[in-house]
Amino acid sequence: MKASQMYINTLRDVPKEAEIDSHILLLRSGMIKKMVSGVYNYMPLGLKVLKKIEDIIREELDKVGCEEILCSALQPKELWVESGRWAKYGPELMRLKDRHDSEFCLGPTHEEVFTSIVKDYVRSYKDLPLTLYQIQTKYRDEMRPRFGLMRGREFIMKDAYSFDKDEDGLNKTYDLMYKAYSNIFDRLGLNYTVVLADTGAIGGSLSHQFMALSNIGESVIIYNDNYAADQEKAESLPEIEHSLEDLGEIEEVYTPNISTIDELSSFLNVPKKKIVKALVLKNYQTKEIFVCLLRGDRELNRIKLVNFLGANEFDIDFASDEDIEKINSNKGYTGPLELNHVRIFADKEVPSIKNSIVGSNKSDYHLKNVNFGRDYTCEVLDLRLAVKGDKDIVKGEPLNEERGIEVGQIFKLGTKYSGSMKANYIGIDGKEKPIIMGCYGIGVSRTLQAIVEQNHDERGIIFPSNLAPYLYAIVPVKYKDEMKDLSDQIYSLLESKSLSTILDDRDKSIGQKASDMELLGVPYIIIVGRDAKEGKVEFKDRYNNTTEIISKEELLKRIK
RNA sequence: CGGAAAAUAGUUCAGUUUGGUAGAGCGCCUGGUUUGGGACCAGGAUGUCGCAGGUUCAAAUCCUGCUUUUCCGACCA
Repeated sequence: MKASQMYINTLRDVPKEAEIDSHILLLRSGMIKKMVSGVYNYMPLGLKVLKKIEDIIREELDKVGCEEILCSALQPKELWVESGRWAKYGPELMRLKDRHDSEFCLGPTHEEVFTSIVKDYVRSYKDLPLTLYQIQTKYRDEMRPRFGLMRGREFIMKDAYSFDKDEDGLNKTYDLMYKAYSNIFDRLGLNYTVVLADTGAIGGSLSHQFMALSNIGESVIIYNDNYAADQEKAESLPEIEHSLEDLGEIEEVYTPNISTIDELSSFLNVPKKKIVKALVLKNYQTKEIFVCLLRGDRELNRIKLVNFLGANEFDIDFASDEDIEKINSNKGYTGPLELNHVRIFADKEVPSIKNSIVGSNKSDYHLKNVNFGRDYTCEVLDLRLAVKGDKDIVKGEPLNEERGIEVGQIFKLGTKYSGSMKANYIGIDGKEKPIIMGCYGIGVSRTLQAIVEQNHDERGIIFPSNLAPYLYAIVPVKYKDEMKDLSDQIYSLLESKSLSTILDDRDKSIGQKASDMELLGVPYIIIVGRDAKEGKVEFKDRYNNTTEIISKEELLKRIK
């Protein structure tokens, strides 16, 4: 295509809304344009790339027997009430009313819709298995939209839902989808890793996330050769203290205005590992209050607590100062002894801490030599956030930490939706059974940004050749005389081979034209300049950052 | 939703402290000179200074309220 006819809206300045490279480049290249916070319009070049990503996804899913449909983003409240998620999903669900005051939501995901479609269709085990998917715009009223397409309030997602007659079938489908996802992300050229994941609001028994590795990623991956999980999910071996220390008598120590672990550790000159941290949390739905005990140097993994309680994630939060007083404690001085009306949980590491320091529940005092079992006891479970340096639960080897962008996630749902929505089938034994489901998402627009994040340099985007909006750009230094002739020749040759090409015929300086093509992510740039008389051009390869002067014939050989 | 910052031309920003004619670079238009990395010269167009109130002879500037945006935390594809 000729550049003079194209929408090429490149920006020289960095738009002030953007912070990270991929966001800046997507805006500067004119691929996307923001409408309001977290909502973007896709401009021609951006849409081209997006479509290429979508096509790869379609090809790989179709290959494993999925079929594409397209559902409405607008969903009636009734479906969500049926699955129980109208109440459970929280403020992130974009809710709206029509003129009759009927309630709707804009779908953040489509388990309900797909389940209701399939429930109408499937009568017998002979109709199963079945996997349907769609590529569609989703909505989520994010608290904080961020980083452009990375976390928008509107985003494009591929969501697939599988329907099987039994666990065995689900396992097979899940494995197929796992493989299809690997093929997709391989073909997209992403540097990614697959991790075990929490099932979150969607629910289910097993889940993997596909993470594009990047230091701007919002997820933390805990991994080594034996184990890889999202930090929310990650388990590690508890560090058990094997000390021969004798148990001391409980002693009160005066610790005025010392309410954090850091202060306490230096004030008493004891390692943080000797201190038991007590966090007071509340389920704001049920008004229940919990105290979580952790070793002083550890962080609480709230997801683990939420999952154990079977609560809604957004209902669990730190308790207020008044709540803390209600359980007979004092902010900054909470400890496991003499608490009222509260469930206490200890992380697995806590019982082995000998002669620990704990809060006394009254201001300005802590207790020394407090021992689990002798002085108090409570439910023990895995509550701590796994971090780098912990030992994995498979072979006990040290774990690493890395950041990742979550581009895909697959879930074994089981009967979570088919159960509540009564999506049943008649089995071979004539009995009615719930369909066994799986669901599989890919954040398509986010993936676009992840690709940009992983494929750029200081000059611009360097798209993989199968994703580039255009593979070649012909940039005449001046679009006239022999430069024009040679450019036109090369252009029609490339076009005749169906190689996507931009001919930059704009009346702009060479610097501007070349910079634009580099910014847009065109991998091969052919500059037609002073050597045009001899039929030679400059061939620039953005992948290995080389430029060569070659003849037209040599060029044709290269492009095959 | 907590904490912080910001909102002025298409865009990036100055001007606000100390109230008094609306500014610059880039971009855009016209003409010319240029043409190997966002070139130069001359001329030109472009504003609800986020919105609404208030103070004042006078408000981009001071006061109040609101809205929007960005960043940091808590949430997720």
